Amino acid sequence: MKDQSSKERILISGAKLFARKGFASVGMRELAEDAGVNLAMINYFFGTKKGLLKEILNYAFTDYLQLMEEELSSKLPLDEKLTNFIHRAIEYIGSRQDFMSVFLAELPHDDPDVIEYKATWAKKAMILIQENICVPLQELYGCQITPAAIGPPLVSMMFSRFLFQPIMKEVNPPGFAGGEYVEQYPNYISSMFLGGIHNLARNISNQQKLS
Amino acid sequence: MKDQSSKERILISGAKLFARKGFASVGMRELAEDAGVNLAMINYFFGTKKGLLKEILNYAFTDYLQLMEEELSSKLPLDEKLTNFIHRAIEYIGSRQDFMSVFLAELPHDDPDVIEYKATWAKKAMILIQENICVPLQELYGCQITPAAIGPPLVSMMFSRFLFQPIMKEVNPPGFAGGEYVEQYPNYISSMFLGGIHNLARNISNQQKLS
Amino acid sequence: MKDQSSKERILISGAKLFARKGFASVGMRELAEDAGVNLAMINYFFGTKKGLLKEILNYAFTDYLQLMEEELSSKLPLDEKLTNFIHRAIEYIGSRQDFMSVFLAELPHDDPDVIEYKATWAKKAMILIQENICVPLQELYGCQITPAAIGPPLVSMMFSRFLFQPIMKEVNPPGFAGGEYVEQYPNYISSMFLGGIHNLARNISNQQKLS
Amino acid sequence: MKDQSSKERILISGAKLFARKGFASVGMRELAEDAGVNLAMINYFFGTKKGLLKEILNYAFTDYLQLMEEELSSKLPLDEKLTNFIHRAIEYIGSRQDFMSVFLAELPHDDPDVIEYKATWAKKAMILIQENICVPLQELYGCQITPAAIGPPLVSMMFSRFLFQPIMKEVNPPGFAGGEYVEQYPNYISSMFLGGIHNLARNISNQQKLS
DNA sequence: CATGAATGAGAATTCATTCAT
DNA sequence: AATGAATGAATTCTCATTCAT
Repeated sequence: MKDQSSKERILISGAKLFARKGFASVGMRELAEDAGVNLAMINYFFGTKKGLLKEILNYAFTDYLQLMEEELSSKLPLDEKLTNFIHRAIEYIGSRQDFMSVFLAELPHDDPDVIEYKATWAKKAMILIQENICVPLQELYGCQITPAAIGPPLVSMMFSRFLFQPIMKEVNPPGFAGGEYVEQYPNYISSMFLGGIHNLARNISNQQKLS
Repeated sequence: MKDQSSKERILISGAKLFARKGFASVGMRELAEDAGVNLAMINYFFGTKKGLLKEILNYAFTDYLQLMEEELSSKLPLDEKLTNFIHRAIEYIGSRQDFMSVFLAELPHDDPDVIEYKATWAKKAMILIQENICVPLQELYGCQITPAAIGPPLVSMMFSRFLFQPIMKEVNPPGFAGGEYVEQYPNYISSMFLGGIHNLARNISNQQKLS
Repeated sequence: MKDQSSKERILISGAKLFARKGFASVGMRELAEDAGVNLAMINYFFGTKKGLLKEILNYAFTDYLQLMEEELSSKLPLDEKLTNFIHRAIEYIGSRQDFMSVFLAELPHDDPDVIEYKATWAKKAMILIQENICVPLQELYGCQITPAAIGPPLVSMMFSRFLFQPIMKEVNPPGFAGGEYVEQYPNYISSMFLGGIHNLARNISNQQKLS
Repeated sequence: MKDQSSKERILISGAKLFARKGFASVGMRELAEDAGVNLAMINYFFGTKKGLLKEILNYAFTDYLQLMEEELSSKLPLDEKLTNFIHRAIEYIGSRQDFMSVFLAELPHDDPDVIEYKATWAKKAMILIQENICVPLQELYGCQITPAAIGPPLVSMMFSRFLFQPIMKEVNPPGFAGGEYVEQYPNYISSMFLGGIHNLARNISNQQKLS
């Protein structure tokens, strides 16, 4: 690990520890030790602890947003491009698991500072979902669906494996151990999501015709 | 709030603050003040801060598990009983939002103590899902699906509204504000989930026939 | 233990725990639990924690002082009565080890309250030593010895076995294990003490003749 | 006192206060104030309060053990080298009274951590006593004496002046006040100890011949 | 006598941050 | 860029004690 710069090592250790123990539970001493860096360097590079958090969120989310844009704005048919997106997204989440987990783990904590920071990304994501998922669905089924009904469930589903990982290791339900579950996971999610939104659009469509 | 016992007030304040700011970010002083209780009473009743957390988790999850058992083991057709379950579950989550959020919010923080505590419940939930969702799907489509592919996504989806709430308030995407989204939310989720698992089962079934 | 009164149980538990962990390290909760008594009862019976300490010291020392008086003021020859005293004293210390240890363990701590309490006994003991040991020695050797040169070393020697017990168990020097050491211990101490004071008196006597 | 480093000042204040009031009765605030140091520095340098205790014990005992080794392993006749040792030891104890008192004062408190710590030193001391006191006595009198019968009484006797100091000030027996007692104290102890062990060896020797 | 709740002060320890070097 | 000392506030938790029942 010594071949990376101090700043990089702090970022990596920060992501790892924040993801694993939660932002508030991680001490700067612990962080400094894990990164093999003098305590004062963290403040030197990132100003404050929250500054480090923001840079971690930033680091993870800019790439993710770009990935989202690339796949969702492709000209492929809806189902195909969604499948591609989900596969790449899950792969990306897996490769940057620590960085991405920080995003989700701190989701429900309404620190105003961080909320605003995350909202700027969520806003961009919402627009992408609106234009590349909701609009095509409307064209197919003739119904309006708010992206708020699509985005959060999608993100939650993709993350659920990582979110529940520590518990699932304990529970170990049938068919969980062995590599197949992990390997098939992107297929599971894309199948569920595609079946899910089409059924949702159909139902809303029927509902709106009735009223 | 003074008509409740000290212990009850601590439980309620604890759930509220833990859900809102995360377990580690909540100080005992803050908690005591919010509950209108002397600081030392928290330790008096619950031993440690973590003891309070466990009792909150317990409080929330025993009722939820009973609800799950009632609805899932009914003799109604699969889709109908799942719809009923999701509606009641989301309603319950909403009414005990604070308590339930603590469960999810602290999910990725791998404190061994708490992990084990939550695993005992997850184990029971997994069995219910296996017997009441996976087995019926197998009878319909002739395929085996691990409950690990069903449970976590389902829970995550149902929770996603509450998980993303603080961010969504900031983003405010089209169709989010106004009561309709909240009102329709259980329908959205049950539509998506039902469409999702049927599509998943179909795909797995096809895949298994090919191989 | 339930056949004793609550007050007695508190005294016994107090002596045990104070001797073992030191007065300041023992909490009232711990004490109450060890005695099988409600926390508030300790204050009810003894007023304060220090009140309990005083009663423990009192309990142990009144008997000890009486024993001292009985043996030292006997009309036997010096060596014989000292041997008898040391044997009985060590036996008594052994039987009330906890109570007596509290006395020694808190010796160097200069809490003014307790100092005064212990000083009243020490004063009486000093007078007994002066009259029954120093005076006879003066008659034998023609020299003046302050009881301050006799009392503290004597008490310390008799206690040394109990004082060093926890360490000696660890060290386990040759000839320590097995019952012989414990059995012979009173003989060791009385031999050493008698040889000691006679030699001391001789030396002082010689010294005083020279000057 | 400001010409010493913070760490040194903490060590000195710690020894002073622990000796005077007992380890458990000394608060860190009190300690920090006495040392003229910020409260957090104690943990910064020593980790925990117990860490400070260990370093104090260490500080005192390494020198003492060296002194013991130097004097006891000299080639002088037994009585002479013992007299030298006792004089130097008492002088050393007096000069480091605080540090040494902590050793004795915390003796009976059976904290496993500290017990073990002290046992390592006691072990070394026992070997020195065995080889340099017990063996010569055996050569003189033809009897075996366990060092457990020699070491603890010797240490206790040498310490007794310091142990009983606060009480003796109150009692003030005849011949105590004035400098003579303090000045003669090493002579008292060496006279008593020498007379003691020779008498002990004689008695054991006789006893063993009879049986 | 006995109990469980309550209290405020104080315990040790850790916190994020700063600064001189 | 890096370090070690230092700081003051805040952390969780325990303390001895009190009191109404």
